Amino acid sequence: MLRELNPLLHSELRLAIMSILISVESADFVYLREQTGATAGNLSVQIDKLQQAGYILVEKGFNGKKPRTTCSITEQGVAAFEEYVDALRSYIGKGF
Amino acid sequence: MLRELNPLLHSELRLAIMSILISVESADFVYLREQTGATAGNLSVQIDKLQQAGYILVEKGFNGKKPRTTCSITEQGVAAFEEYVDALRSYIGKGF
DNA sequence: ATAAAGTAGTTTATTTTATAAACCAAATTT
DNA sequence: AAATTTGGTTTATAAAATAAACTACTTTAT
Repeated sequence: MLRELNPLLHSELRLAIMSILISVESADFVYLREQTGATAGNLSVQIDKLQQAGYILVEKGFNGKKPRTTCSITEQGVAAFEEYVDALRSYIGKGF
Repeated sequence: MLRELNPLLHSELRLAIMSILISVESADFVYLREQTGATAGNLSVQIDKLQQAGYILVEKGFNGKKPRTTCSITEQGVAAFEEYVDALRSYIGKGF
């Protein structure tokens, strides 16, 4: 009946990050901050958790002289996201 | 782009409660506990929060000699649930 | 009749999570 | 060269979720 919701994805900010990354090849820290409206600290922490779980890939490089953190979703991340969405359906019905 | 998710509803257990109550005229505490698999303590707390918010109506009566708590969703609750579901679409709606 | 166990919850304490505030290093602007 | 901005991380605090303990009966067994 009611499926379990992956707690790592059932968080507004982490879900937002995944939602953005799933529809884009990659996105950098600044873009994610702008799109989500999150504070840098919160974003940093949540990106870390998603990376820890293997849901996203985080690459640190430079854009000229400025540091640049680029994130992209992994296969595992896509799978987890899809499963989460599927589980959600059991709560909110056929509306999707 | 990404809508805000009502934090009161963005909780697995509270969402489960609302999800059940929206499709049923009323449900008692025991039924909700069975369907959600939650502990009584957790359920009690979350029911309280939903009631506090005016999303559900809680009636305490007796079933013979046993206490019986019956819950039903309010109009306000239905509206909030629908808005939450709608907001969710902004996260999972594209490509799904 | 009474002790033990079960039911239906609530209250309180603990753990976990989310968020914000403070900080750092380098780059840019004034 | 001092102040500000950029791109973050770390640490502290607030909020939430969960579990454990407790209350107030009722039912069952002795």
